[in-house]
Amino acid sequence: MRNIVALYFTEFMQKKVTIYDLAKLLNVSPATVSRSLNDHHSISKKTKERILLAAKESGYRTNKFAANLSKQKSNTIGVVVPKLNSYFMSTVLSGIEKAANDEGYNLIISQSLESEKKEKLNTKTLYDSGVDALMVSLAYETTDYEHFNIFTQREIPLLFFDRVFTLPNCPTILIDNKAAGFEATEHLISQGCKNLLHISGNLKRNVYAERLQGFKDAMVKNGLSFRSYNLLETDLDPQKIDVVLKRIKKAKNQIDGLFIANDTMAVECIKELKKIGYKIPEEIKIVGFNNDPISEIISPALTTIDYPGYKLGVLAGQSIISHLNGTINLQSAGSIILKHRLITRESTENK
Amino acid sequence: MRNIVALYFTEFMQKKVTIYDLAKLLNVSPATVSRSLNDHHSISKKTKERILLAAKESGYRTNKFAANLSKQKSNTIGVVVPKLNSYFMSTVLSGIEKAANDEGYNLIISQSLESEKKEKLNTKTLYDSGVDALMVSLAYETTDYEHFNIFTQREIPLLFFDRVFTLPNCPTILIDNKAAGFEATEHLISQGCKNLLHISGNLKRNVYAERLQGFKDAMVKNGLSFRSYNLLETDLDPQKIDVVLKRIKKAKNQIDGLFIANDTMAVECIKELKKIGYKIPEEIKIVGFNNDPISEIISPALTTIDYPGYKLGVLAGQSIISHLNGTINLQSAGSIILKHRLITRESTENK
DNA sequence: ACATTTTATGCAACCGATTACGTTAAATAT
DNA sequence: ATATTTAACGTAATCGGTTGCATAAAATGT
Repeated sequence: MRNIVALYFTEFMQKKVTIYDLAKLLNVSPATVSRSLNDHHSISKKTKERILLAAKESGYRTNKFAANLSKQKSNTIGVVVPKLNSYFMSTVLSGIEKAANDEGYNLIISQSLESEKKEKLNTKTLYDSGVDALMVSLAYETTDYEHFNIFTQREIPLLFFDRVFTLPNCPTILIDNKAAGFEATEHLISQGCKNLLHISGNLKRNVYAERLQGFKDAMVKNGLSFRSYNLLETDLDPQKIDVVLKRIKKAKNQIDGLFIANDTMAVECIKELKKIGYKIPEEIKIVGFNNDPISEIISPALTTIDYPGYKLGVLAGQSIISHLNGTINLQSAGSIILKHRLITRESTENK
Repeated sequence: MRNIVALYFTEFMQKKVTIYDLAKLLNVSPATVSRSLNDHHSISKKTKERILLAAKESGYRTNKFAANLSKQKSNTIGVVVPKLNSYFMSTVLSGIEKAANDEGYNLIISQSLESEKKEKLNTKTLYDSGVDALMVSLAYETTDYEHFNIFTQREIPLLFFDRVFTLPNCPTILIDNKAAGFEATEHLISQGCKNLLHISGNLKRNVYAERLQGFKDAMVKNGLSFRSYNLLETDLDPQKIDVVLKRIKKAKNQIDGLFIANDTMAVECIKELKKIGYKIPEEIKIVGFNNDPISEIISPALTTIDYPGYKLGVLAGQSIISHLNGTINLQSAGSIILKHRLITRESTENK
């Protein structure tokens, strides 16, 4: 057998082997070959083995294009994220990739770069590419969600993570941002802060809106009233740190507690505040968000909220795949909330 | 016109529209529809417009599976990286994605997690998925390169970046690691260091081997002889920092200059050395590699080599795409070397 | 020994686009 | 007025699997 097959398909043969080639070689029909390769029950063990052997020896590889066309399924999951290159996001993606890879799924990743327009384009492209499911973390700008309609209409599973939006039948995976914001803020208060400022991201996004809500709730609960000067909405771009500094410098009552919506920005703040002579934590205490590696490196080390990105990624990947496999029904899941954790470090220590 | 089409394909229509549907509707052949959609010259402007309009109004979208099968091309580029979640790699990927997206290509990204086995699997999967080109940064473990043969045999463009391997007709994109290692080391020497230690990564990988070579060359050129105790080969896992510390503590001649193959490890070193009382830069000067954000945050700030990851990604993406488009011929390119830059900071200052 | 079910396989119609080749009618050439 | 291009479109094969239905052979039942 080996000889015949080897003779027929030499190692240096350029042309691809198809099921028709195998069928001809083994005197069976293409259907039988296809069924054997897919381990269909109605093929005898004997011929199955013959075919599998020949397939292996000939270096046969199924043509995904053809299989996809016929099955209308691509074994591919699309992902749209705002930016690939942030610690948090790359960690999440790493988790998603792990889950997808373990289950034999491919991942098509694209970034919106915080632009609604690009998000729409990417979403369409992924639809056209025939992804079996789509996972999205929304761009800053996005206010309109029609580009997701094709997916819901055609019943292609759609899942939001971190920066989510509630659409009917679209599960979401994230942490309880409100609770996290609450804890962060109460921690500041418990350390003696009276004049708080929250540096928020774009409030159109749930994550920032909810962190703010937690911030407000904690203030109110502790007898501090929330005023507009307790909030600064930004796009969290470290380049634009000046706006933040100006706000801090010009505050009527010297600000003594900062809750910043992500670590990158918080670290930048620490750096700049130190430069202009602020003592941290003595004069200002700071809490960040995400637990990026830099938060531990900066001096003083940054108190922050641990957001389990890798876990989120793995879970998100597994969820959507088990939904595709019919194992679980995501629609009914609604949303999955991961555990977060306040990590206290030097930046909020009482000395 | 609008009415007819709208009537025919209502917005809520579930079934997908094909060129056959359009053909029937407009009383033309499917071929004409296909040609119109692809702006073929041999179709009159009038019918082209009719068809394009109907296509738009019916919400027609070309079925990529079918198009791919017929054209034997997927408009997709595969990427295999060791790990998604490192600052450097996610920055590179961001650049690749940018380039790919701008040219209408999709990106399938997978991670080998430093395992040769996984790298092989991923490579095969990407081949099966019919990627038009493959971009690879090698895993630590990889010593065998047969899994890339299918690509070279079938003339699917293959490009290595950063962790490269020289295969015939496979271009590479990276920096001059030897020169960078040389500069880093000479900088240490110029700052007065006499007893150097290089913490290297896996020497099977070009990047580490070449950095080491630069290290050696700089020593020799400056009258220091290179001995085995000047080198510690590691897997650059910050968890295993103890091995490094032990080596430093037990050195016969107190080490006064460290060249570490990446910033993550270098930062970990600074942290730990500070803990056990070493003064940096007074007693030990340290140079890292990559210019990760943490390198600027750590105190003392880390002298390092700037590796332009984003640029590398964009360039790599553009190169392979213009090769696919036939604009340039990559085979002849051989390799592209990006400029690096030594950034001196506190960790090597002379006080 | 004959009827019925089971097992194993083949036939042929899809999936939806692309494209070489053929055809017709109109435009241009001689 | 006839020959020759050219423009515009149609026919049908092709890309390589998948799968419902048909069929023949083998196994089981009565």
